[in-house]
Amino acid sequence: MGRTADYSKQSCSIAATLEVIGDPWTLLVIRDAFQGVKRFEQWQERLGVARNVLAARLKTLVQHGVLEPKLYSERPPRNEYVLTAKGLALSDVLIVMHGWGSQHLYGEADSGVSFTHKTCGAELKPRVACGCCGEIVKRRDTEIHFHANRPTVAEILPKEIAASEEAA
Amino acid sequence: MGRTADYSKQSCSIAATLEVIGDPWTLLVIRDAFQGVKRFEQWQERLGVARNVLAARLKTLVQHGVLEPKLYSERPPRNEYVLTAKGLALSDVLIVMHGWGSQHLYGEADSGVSFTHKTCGAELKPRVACGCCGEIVKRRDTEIHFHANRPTVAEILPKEIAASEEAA
DNA sequence: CTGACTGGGTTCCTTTTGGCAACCCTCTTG
DNA sequence: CAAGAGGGTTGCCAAAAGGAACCCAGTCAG
Repeated sequence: MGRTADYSKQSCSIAATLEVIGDPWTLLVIRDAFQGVKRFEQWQERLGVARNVLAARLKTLVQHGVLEPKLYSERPPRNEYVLTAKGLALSDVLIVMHGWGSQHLYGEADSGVSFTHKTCGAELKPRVACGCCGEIVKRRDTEIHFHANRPTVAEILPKEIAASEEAA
Repeated sequence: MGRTADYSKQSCSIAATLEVIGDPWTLLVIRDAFQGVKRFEQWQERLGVARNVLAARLKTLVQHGVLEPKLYSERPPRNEYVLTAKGLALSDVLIVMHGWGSQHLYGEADSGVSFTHKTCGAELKPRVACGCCGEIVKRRDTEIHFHANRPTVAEILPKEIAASEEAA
């Protein structure tokens, strides 16, 4: 099937990010991780995703360093999966996607999940701000640049994924 | 195949957003749209995506109101696709994903695309701010809430997609 | 006015995935 | 010692992605 097709030959952080979290279920796995889900059965039950697919997603998320397996019981060996710093940093992506969906898809109808900004008490309507000057970024204020000969997605992402699978 | 499986039965803005843009190619189509790509051939060439898949993606993006077809030539009828307001609002999602990819996947290696914040001149390191109070949002400052009995993704998204396809 | 070309798709066939269900393996508990 | 529970793996099938060929309207070169 698809997604084999290579946007991994591009050199683009967006494509790279999609390679990691662009899969249909992956972001929902991460969303649930933010909600405290740590174990296989919990994800399986909440998402209704096929077990083999869930196992595959967890494995690649671990390989990409988004989740980290933690043995919570030896004998029988059982591990749970916790978000790494890299994974925690995805909260921004989730928040922004949630904001877009709330505003443009749900509109007035409320969805079942919402974020509140505790310090001001309002429902969070996320905006993107510049980490440097703190100003809210408007689309017009950004400029997009292209650079030649940068590493492709395939070059920066762990391709030991294939290797490790063969080894196993 | 998958993705048929229903996270559309959930009631969540994130799931809803994924239903619209969560497809492997879709966000790249949108990314290129932000770079001024408007026509079938341009996307096809830049992405290397199969033509039938591209046609399908464009169609669903139009149905979801992210892109709008505009006839730029009658005889022969040719249309190009431009971002709607709803589509333009996805820039935040792209920026944040780009930011995550730059920082956590590319790290020091530069990717081939970058955003600059024109008003301060720095490379944009996007942060999420609260649209209400303007403060930069830290993960700890947010609270996630669950509400019962909200409309599911399937209920809010145009299901005329199926209908319109049968009609055609 | 004919033959080649262009843009925007569609069709058909093959390959990969995802979904589903069943099974397995290692403990633990009754 | 049989019956779970947790965390997967295996196999089969259907749906989607890839790929390439084809199509159709118009238009341009000769």
